[in-house]
Amino acid sequence: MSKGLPKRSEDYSLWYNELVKKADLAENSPVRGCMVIKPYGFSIWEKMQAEIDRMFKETGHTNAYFPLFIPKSYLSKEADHVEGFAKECAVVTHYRLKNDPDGQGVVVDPDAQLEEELIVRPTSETVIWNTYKNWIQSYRDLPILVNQWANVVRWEMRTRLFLRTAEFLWQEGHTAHATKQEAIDESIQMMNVYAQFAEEFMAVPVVKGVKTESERFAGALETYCIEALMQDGKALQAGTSHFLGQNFAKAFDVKFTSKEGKQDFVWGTSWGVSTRLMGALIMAHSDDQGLVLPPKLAPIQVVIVPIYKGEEQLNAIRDKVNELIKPLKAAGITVKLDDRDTYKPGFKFAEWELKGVPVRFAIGPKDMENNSVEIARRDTGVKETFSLDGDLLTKVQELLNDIQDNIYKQAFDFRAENTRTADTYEDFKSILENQGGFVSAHWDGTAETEEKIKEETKATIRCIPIDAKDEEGTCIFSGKPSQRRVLFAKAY
RNA sequence: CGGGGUGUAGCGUAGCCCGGUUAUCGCGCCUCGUUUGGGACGAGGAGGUCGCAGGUUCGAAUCCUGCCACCCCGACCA
Repeated sequence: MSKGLPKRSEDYSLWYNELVKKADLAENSPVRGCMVIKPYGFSIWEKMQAEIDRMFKETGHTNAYFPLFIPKSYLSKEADHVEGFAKECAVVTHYRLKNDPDGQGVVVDPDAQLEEELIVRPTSETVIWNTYKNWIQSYRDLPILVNQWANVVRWEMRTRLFLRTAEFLWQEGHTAHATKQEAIDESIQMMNVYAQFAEEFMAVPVVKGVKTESERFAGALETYCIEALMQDGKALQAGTSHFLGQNFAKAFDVKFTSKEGKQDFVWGTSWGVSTRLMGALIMAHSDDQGLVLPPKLAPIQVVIVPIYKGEEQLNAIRDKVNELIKPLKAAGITVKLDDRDTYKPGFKFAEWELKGVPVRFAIGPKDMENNSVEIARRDTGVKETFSLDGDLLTKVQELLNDIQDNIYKQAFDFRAENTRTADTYEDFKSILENQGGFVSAHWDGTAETEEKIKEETKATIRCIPIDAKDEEGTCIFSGKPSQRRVLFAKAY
């Protein structure tokens, strides 16, 4: 473990990359654009998954699994969909290798070409709707509320650990409904689930909104999203939920007979969040010392560093610690005693700070004598000596709750300070150039204006916020009338 | 896929322009000892097809040609 992390203020992007690697979250793999998620990073992802999955189950969804491969012809059945994804698909053309006749190693066996090529799924709407066709005949078969946890592949040109990788892990929900309204309600519900997860567990405040037509999911009629603001002032799309209308039902001929005996196409939704959430989590809270994890997602909530000379002292501390942590463990708090003899306390402090553990105890001879423990919190760095005559469990629970609330508040305040309104194009450009963050501005509603603004400023419309109030105004770019403000930002 | 750059030990690097003993230094790693309340210190040790292939030369990390990989800037993007 090498010392030190680059400073956020000097090179944010380098800071992020180094943090991901040094905190043992993930590293680059031998495969271009694909990452290895390391055990510590994966255990954070698992905690996210557990909560999200629980929320899905609570809203009536069940998990299933569909194949990794999609026949090429399926992808082309929905016109917008194929256009959106074609350029980033990995394709399987052969099913066998053979020894290279001209040398060493193996080559593709030309005799083993697939009759129909298979696409490695970039998303699963097509296989799933093809399957739903067989599952749905009657209104009695609806709704179908299915989610899958899976990996997908999108052959991106430029990749960054967690934020954009060629292969990533995610969940994708795919639901089918008898009515339009029910499908719309479902997609809004799932956006709300994502927002709730982001805010309550990740401690990341998000803006709920809808995408403009040009940012909409390929094949959707409406894309609902949650947008978060990172510490460098760039926005990150953290989750999307799509109202698909009857597009995929029509493409895959999925019809049902209603109560009244009429045939109609099924209404659909799909929604997903990915390992990109890890990127959001890292960039929302962490500092120059390393990761700062919200207690609700931290794989280790309390780490204990013993300070001792010799085996005898260590054993005494160990006994003391085992007694101390019983009630904590019983209350479901994850505690780790770092009794590695090969590292000194200072090293351990730095390492656990780098890894973002919310609460740290240090117990040494002085504490043993005074029946106390030193408690340090990761978010503020504040240390205090706590007398063990007090109730340690209550203390720790309060501390964990307080840290969770505090980092949310910090992120919330940061976003508030970095959300500005612009009424002229000059102001707009100046804010983006000098300050970054979200810019709330009037837009005339055309894709042309959106595109030109993007070309000139690199900022895109992140969303039309759900809670945007009606407000008469004029587009900052074209001067045409506008009914409400939309949210612009430079984005990841 | 366009424009630029870089490949030397697990990581980061010096040497390359101007060819010449045993390829430099730091971190990390291993052993022993002393240490342990904020990233310890000393001594010893291991580790290299100098990206790959070919060429020039008495001699190539260094010069030439080709290839490969990665990084940065564009275009594309959950």
